[in-house]
Amino acid sequence: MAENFFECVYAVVRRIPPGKVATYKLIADILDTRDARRVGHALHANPDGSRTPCHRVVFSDGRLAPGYAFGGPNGQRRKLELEGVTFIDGNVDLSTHLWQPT
DNA sequence: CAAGTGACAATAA
DNA sequence: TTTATTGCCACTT
Repeated sequence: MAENFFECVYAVVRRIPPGKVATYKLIADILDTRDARRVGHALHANPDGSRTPCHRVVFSDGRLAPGYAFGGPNGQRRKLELEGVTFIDGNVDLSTHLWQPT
């Protein structure tokens, strides 16, 4: 385990393959915690997206972050679509693209 | 040190 | 089904 919780979050997020998405709750569960908020804070504290694809992390409902994330509410959706993720009514199709820890 | 805030989630109304 | 409230835990002021 990483010394910092944030590092651990980044590591998990980087583990998500293209075309897949993870939820804050899922990552929290992997890190043996129940606080999804911590995960969210970690991604927000993330230095830059080049290192950690935060755009692959969504709400448990398949909803994206409040909007001001990633330089545009549409930005994330476009990125995910480019990776092969499908959207339903503006939400990520978790039933199809939810990443499962191996 | 205490209170407030927040890229969340679950439950109640 | 949507909206409101509560809980969890860390970070900031």
